[in-house]
Amino acid sequence: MNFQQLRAVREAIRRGYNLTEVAKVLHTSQPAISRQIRELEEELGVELFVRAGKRLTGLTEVGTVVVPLVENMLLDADNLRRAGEEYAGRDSGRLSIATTHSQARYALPDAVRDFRQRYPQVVLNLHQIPPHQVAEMLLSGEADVGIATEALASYEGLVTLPCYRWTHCVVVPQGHALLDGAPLTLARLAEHPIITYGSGYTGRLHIDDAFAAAGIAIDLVLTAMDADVIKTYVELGLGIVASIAYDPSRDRGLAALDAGHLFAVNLTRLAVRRGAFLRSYVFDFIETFAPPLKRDVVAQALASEPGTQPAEG
Amino acid sequence: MNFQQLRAVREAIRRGYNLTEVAKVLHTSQPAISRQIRELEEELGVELFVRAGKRLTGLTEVGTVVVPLVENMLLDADNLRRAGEEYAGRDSGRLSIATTHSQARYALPDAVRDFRQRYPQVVLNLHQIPPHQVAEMLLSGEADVGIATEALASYEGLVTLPCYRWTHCVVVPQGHALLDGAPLTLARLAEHPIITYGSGYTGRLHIDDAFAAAGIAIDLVLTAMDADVIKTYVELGLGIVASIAYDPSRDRGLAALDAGHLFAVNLTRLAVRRGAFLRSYVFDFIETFAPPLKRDVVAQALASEPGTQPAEG
DNA sequence: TATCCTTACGGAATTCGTAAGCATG
DNA sequence: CATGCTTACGAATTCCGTAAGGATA
Repeated sequence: MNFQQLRAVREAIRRGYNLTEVAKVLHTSQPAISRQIRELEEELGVELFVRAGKRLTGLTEVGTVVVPLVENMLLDADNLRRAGEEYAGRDSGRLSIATTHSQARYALPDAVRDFRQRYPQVVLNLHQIPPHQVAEMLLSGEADVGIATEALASYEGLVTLPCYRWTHCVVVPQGHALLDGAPLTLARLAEHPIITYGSGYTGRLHIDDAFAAAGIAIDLVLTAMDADVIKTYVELGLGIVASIAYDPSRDRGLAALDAGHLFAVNLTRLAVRRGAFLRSYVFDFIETFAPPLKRDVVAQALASEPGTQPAEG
Repeated sequence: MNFQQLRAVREAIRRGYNLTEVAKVLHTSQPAISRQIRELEEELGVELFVRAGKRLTGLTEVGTVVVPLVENMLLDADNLRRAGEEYAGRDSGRLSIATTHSQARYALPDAVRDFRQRYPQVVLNLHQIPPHQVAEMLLSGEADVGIATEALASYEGLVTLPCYRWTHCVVVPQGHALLDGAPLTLARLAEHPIITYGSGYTGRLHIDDAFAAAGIAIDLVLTAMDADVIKTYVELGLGIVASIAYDPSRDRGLAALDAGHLFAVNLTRLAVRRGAFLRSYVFDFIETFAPPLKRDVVAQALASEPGTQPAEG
């Protein structure tokens, strides 16, 4: 048993059982991958993959049992290497952040700029993905830090920490009827066509909940994954976006109305894989992004057992 | 990085940093071990071991950080192999039990006999060790199952399950003054020299507690680690042993008096390493030994997170 | 001086990549 | 017939064990 074999198995699953593709990713020849998988199977005495003729098509029962172990070992190997780099005092390294458009576009730029300045040698990798994929990237080790508002809690394998709270606001074109100074209500919003986030994105759930609780039906004309798109189409009606997405100087043609009293407060969370070894620059980045998350706070959460951390902060 | 290197590191720590010894244990030459350790250190860019001249003397700070990762990987590798054996339907394998004298001598024989009959191909390894070492052997992977009355709870890395409850009894030579039929009390016991288990063994704590709570001082003339020794010396006074240790047909010269009402009930526990892959014959053995511990009960406990299991059962 | 680790070197074993073969959709 | 896995084989690499060297208690 060796790590190369384990990597081949892991990558075979990730790449949909296409060994040719696996070979490319692992920078080796395809027969080598075939051999590695076959030899591991021989050593274990069991087939891990289902074969249709000569083609791999899926995992066997044993395969599904065994895969978590394989991934554990490879993640630990990564941790080991990272611990080495850390103590060797190497200033180079990787910081891979998985996050949503909202965060990447509005919340992260300052922290990223500071980080780049302080750690120029660290390769910074910003993965902009849908919220529900953030957890997966963390669990697979492809990302070191995940930041999202949705779909981060309730993973045993993740440690989740509260970053900051925010509310939605309503953006309308200049001269819109809602700018008459009268108080903003759900009923008044519902009089207009609404443009906001797709479901699962950026607090969309809280928006639906508020209207549903009030028993008000809305005319949803367009949903999008990010505030920039939403703002582009605001002339079609009114837009509901995260407050941080409105910038008076940039969005000159638009006006914003605070809607913090209409929709539930959102909590953006940061997550890391439980038990991961984090380079000290990762701790620094986290603190830059969310100052209350000091190194010892994160370290303690990281070492904690599942269930011990608070759901909210 | 490869597993041979990791094994060398683990064994170096276990063998007190004597690489010559490590080489013997791992069936290779001593220079090979030297190289493996050095190459791993080079790859990580950090020294894991403290060197006094050419001799290894301990772990560096990095070393202590890194060792848990190394052990994780090696334990997972064991799990992987075992999962393979299991699904390959091999009837051979290993069952390594770490337990105390009391259990090995009185509680386990029946279960062991049945097991041997049912799984003749499985090499059964019975480690008789002091209670406080049972947990260590489980955590290191040297033992698969631990059985003891003391010092098994409160390990995060172990899953502990209640097996059975038992009480102490008093053994005296035939014709002893205590055999007058009058009720047995702590005060009456204290009139005689007492022989019982050493501290930390077989419910000794409950014996001390009972006398201490009653404010009675006792004359402890001899302590031993096992009931056989205690019984041998009973003529020097009276012995307090586990009830299961008294066998009327074998211990003809002795009489036993139930002392269940004098000392707290003891709970013997069985433990396995959390997350370990257990062969099905291991589940069978556990159920044979403690019938309430059926396969699904154990499997569920095994997969549980720390803190979720009851302290007592 | 005995023990223990390192270095050096030749040989064994493993592992790799290329090329050819074969099955599947 | 294009894609994808396996087999075969020579080459390169890695890894090991023996033998010799040096440091420490």
